[in-house]
Amino acid sequence: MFASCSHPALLQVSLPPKPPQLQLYSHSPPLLSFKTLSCINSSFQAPSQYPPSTTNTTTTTTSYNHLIQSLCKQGNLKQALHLLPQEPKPTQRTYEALILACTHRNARPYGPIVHHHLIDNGFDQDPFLSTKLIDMYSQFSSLDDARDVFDKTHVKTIFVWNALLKALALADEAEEALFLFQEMGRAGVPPDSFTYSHALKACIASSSHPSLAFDRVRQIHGHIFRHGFESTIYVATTLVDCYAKLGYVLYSQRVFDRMLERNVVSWSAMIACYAKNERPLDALELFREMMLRDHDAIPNAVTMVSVLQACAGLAALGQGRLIHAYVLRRGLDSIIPVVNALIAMYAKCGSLGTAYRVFDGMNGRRDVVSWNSMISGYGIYGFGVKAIRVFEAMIRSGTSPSPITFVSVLGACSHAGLVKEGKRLFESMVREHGITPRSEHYACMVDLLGRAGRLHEAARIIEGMRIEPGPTVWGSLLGACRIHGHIELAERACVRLFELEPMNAGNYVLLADIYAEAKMWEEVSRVKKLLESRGLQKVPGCSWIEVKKKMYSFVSVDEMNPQMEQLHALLARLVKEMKDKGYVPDTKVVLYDLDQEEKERILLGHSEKLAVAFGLINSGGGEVIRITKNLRLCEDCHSVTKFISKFAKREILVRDVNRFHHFKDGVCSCLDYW
DNA sequence: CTAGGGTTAG
Repeated sequence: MFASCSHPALLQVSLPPKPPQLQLYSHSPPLLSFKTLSCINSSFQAPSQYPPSTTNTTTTTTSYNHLIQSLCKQGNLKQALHLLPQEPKPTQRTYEALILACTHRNARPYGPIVHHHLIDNGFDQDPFLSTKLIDMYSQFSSLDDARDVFDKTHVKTIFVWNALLKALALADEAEEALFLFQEMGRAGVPPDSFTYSHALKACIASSSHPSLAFDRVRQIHGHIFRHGFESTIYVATTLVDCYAKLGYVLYSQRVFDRMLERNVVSWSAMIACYAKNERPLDALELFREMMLRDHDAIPNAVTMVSVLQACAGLAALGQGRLIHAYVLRRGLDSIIPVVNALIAMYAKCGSLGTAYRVFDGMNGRRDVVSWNSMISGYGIYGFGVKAIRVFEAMIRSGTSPSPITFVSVLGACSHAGLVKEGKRLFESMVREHGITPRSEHYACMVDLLGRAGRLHEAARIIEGMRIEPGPTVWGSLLGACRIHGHIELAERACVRLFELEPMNAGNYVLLADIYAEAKMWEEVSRVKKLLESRGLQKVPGCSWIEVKKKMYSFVSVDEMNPQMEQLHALLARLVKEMKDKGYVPDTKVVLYDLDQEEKERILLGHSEKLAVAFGLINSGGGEVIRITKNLRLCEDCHSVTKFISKFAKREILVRDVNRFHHFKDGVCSCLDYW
């Protein structure tokens, strides 16, 4: 029925210049009556605030207005505007429909027309319409117009204030928004839960300096607490989200725990908080708790996206599959972000084939993110050429690439050592796709060149940057220095890194690594002291493996693991066998100045080797052993795993922080380039 | 009559 509604004869009448359309309508018998049209329009509401005086015209006014509203709902703005009659007058509802249609369809050119029309008809002081207008201009990102509407509305209801506050917060105008918030206080308008939500969002907008953002959130939080809004579900949820986005998991937790009442959104916000802040296990546990304890909170698409993200973080393929089944059962697979999250989950859980099948199944319903997910999927497996093919298919399909597309495809080139292709893509990003390179893109290029050993070329890229190089750029350079043992450039990178992110322990460790490899032990201990003096410590290596839907994790020194002795024995046996075949332990990765034997012992305790041994013992012969590690794979573990894959005739798939290593028959898919 | 949670990269 709705489909036929775009074809009724009366709507097909083409519009001559300034025609008496109204006449046309009343003279040609309509296929669909006004009444029918109104009924189709689900949110039909009765007019009106300004009823015409005579009963005779009432029908006409109402009918015209209904028709305009219906047209708006269908997005036929042009025709709706043509219908705006001089007499009888449009009502508040009519304008509301028109403004909403402009906002919703992002119809920039029509907005001001409606606005002027409404002013001409004396609605310029209507606070309700002002609210909608502010929303509309905010959608068009014309903040000046939004502010203008605000200024000219004399009777400022709280809605009007909140609308402008929201507009400023959405536009990342933190200072302006917070100023408005204070202004509200001065004007004696008591904030409501909307006000607080928007003000909190505005604080996040100032996250160019995260500690400033945090201070602001805390200040508003205090305000909220004092005015008794902390347990208001919307406000509390926003607080949880704000602290989560700034990385303060404990603060989110505290607000969440104190909530008197929760709904799906609050649960989802907390789950997302864990998923985003590297606490995937907590995310899954909270999801379980929600399912068990709160039967009124039915997980929706948004919830599932975070849950899938958590599965991806853990590389929990078994869990991920269960969640996928649930998604299908609930019909949530019609929601594109959910499907995108599925693609990413399968790719990160070591099931690239399934990721591709899901992607393939989207056929025609893909958005940029779907493409990006698939590209980065191929990238982390080292399939650079395939990633480029997908990128090209994306362009052919008419989807315009986003900045993230290039981070993904350049990353893929980098993992695969495709220097020439990477350079070409970087060029095309700027020239053909008009994307200004950001720090991340330079970081990709530095990584691409640096990994390939072209360190000076990489350094020149940094020198040629027209924006301030972010920590990722220097980090890439440092990483390359680690691979190729370049002390001077590493020191240069660290000067900047220690200043830009003094609390990132990884940088200190990398530098110490580089010194250790050059046997510069004094420098090693100097860096270690610096690390400790800042209250930091080396992130311990950790590896985990999923066996029969349960997770087993390993760290190098672990007296709690009942199988430890067995694991060590197995490894010792394997290593002995490997030494006979020419394996030489790569002790340069040990950061201490110890004797050879001691170093070898430390090497054997690396968590990844333990996980491999555990996998060998506890999984069936035909299965692929899938292991995940929180750091980069060390050279020694890499060569040992190659040996094991051959001796034990087992495929081993290891995901480290950056990418996958697929070991088979003594060879790794990265071809020792990583 | 407005509002709170989400997808891709590093």
